[in-house]
Amino acid sequence: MARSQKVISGRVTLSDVAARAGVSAVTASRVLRKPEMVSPELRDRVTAAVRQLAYVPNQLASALASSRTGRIGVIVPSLTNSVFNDYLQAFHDVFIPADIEVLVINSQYMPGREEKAILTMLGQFPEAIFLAGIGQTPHARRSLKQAGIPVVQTMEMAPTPIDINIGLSQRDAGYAATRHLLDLGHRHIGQISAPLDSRSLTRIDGYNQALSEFGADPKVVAVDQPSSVSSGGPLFSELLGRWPSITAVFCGNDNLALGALFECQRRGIRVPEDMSIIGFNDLEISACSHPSLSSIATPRYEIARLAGEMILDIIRGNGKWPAQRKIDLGFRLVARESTAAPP
Amino acid sequence: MARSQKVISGRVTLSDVAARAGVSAVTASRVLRKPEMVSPELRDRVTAAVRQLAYVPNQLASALASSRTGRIGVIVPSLTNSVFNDYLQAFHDVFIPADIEVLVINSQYMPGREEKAILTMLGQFPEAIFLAGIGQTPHARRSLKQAGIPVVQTMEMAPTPIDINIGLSQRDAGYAATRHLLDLGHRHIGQISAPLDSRSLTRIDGYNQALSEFGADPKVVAVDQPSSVSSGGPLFSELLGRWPSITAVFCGNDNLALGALFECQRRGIRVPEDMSIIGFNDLEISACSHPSLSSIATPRYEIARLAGEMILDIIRGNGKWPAQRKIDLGFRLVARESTAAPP
DNA sequence: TGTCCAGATGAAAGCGCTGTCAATGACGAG
DNA sequence: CTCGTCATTGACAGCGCTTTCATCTGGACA
Repeated sequence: MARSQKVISGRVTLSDVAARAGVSAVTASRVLRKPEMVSPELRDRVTAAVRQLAYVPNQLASALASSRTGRIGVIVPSLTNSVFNDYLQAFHDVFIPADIEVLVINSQYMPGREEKAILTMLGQFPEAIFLAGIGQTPHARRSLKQAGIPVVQTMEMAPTPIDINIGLSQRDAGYAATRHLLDLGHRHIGQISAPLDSRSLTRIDGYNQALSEFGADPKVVAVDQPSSVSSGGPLFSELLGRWPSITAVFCGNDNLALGALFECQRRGIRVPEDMSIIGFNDLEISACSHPSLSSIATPRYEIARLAGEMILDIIRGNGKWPAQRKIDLGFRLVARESTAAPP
Repeated sequence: MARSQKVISGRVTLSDVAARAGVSAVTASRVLRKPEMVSPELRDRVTAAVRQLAYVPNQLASALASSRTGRIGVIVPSLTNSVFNDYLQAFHDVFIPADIEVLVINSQYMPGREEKAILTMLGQFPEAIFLAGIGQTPHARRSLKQAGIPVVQTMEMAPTPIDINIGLSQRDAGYAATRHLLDLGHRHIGQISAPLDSRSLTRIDGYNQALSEFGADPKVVAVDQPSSVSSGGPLFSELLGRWPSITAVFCGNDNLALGALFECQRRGIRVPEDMSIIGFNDLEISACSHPSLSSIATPRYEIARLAGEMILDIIRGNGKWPAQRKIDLGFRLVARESTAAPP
């Protein structure tokens, strides 16, 4: 079987390189990791051999031997939701230049899957792990703590973080969006959303709270499916069907808001004259739609970048942990053309 | 240092589990991999020990010993381009249920980075590797071949594939989009794009070819930056500035098309009465914008799913390679509201 | 001329797991 | 009662690399 394994792996190993260069494996290894420790002559011989044989180091073996894997793990609830694109991009921007791999696992908005994803991820021995949200199962929390690596919960603020927590108050953000509409004079304000995670629900809490301060009634339509532009139209239609009096709508995210906007255009409802629309997240497209979309800008990229940089410091600095473990990066209300005073 | 390694890894190992269960490590290992080979009694003891100690298998060691890593690698040029969301989703849909990890590396539309990404990926010993596009460097090609694992080039058709090739003819697709406009009667047709990859360029070839068949002149505006909705407007403006006579525009992708559409709305140019717009890729949003966007539907999800399933068969079937190594999945012209006869 | 030290190199011992094969015991056939 | 067979189980040897520690140079220095 030794031979068939050879076939499966079928690769040039460090010893092959060493043999070709006429040095020991240790020296070859050193050339790759700490070249300054090797004499220029041998260094050149080894580098040449590496090139000639097209040697690719086996990270598995390397990681096993050194117990440093040079990678971090990110678990996101969705790959199709464009919100997580910026988020992932930030991790790549931070870690790739530092020669640290970014492993991504998609938990598909299911807590059970997230637990499995976390365990799988831990089996890969990442040097840190980043989670979107705070709703991990107890067993997952336990495994994460036991792993002894930095764990960062992001996107929302946790009452009792596992370790590090960087995010924003989803409740305050939901409140701010609704308050914006209230301040413009609206009193009949609908809400459409696809609350697959606790973040959406918390935003609805903020919406309810703002309304109650003004003595207005909540009018919510929600579906249990991933949000998309195409679902925004139907949701908006249902909202309008149930509460024809509404003059404004707070959408759980910009995709839904865009869908609602298109639906208005299709129905001849003028935005913002007849209907104000505010979204959430401030996607790139929201700034340039016609009319442009009011939204709550969430610092997704910044959250991930800050989280990544903190961890990079820890990895680099051999364990100097940050003083500040809980960081609220806030949000920003972006009022654009899609919101105005009610008719 | 042995102790500090223990601290870093800080984990329960298989021997710990075995000791606790009063069996040998081999038996513990078998309980996890081939439970039917172990007597029910020992099986229970081991499972209990696993649970009690919250044991997480070290995939690294496992992979090293068995030379089967249970993962595949995907290299995409961008994470922020939503085209690749569906693509990645398909791989997840195929491999996660099969308990195979999906590693994703982002090459940022840079050939140099792609080479590095490929080498890094190979160092992780994936059981197969999926590439977007066919423009790999010679050195990357060589390393890929040497790796002895299935390599799938996707999204476009390769004259000389490395191994398996599943995609569509970008040239034909570009031709079809342009031809659609020509058939509607347009003769002054612009093109805007952000050609960061060979696919965009090939589409432009198709555009040129279609125009030349009708004796029309190409009118192209391109930028060397990632495409986005927000860049669609400025690009369209520049196109219109240079060639005010155009009555239709073929956009390199739907994001740009959407940006162009919004720009038209802002300028009071009616779509499709004054200006026809056709995009590329048929993103989810294109079907529900107002007006809805004509586009070329590319089978991104299907390409990835088919590729994934073929590879799964190979992995499962221990190397039964498919007869068909080169598959063109075609594309579909989707004519919607944004294209019509010229004024 | 002898001593000592720093730098360069290699040998050996694992990292945690799995593949192989041998050992053990139970059991039915002859 | 003996032998062969099958089902279980464990010992051992790596997978390819890094870490540690020993060895070996060639001067610098007295």
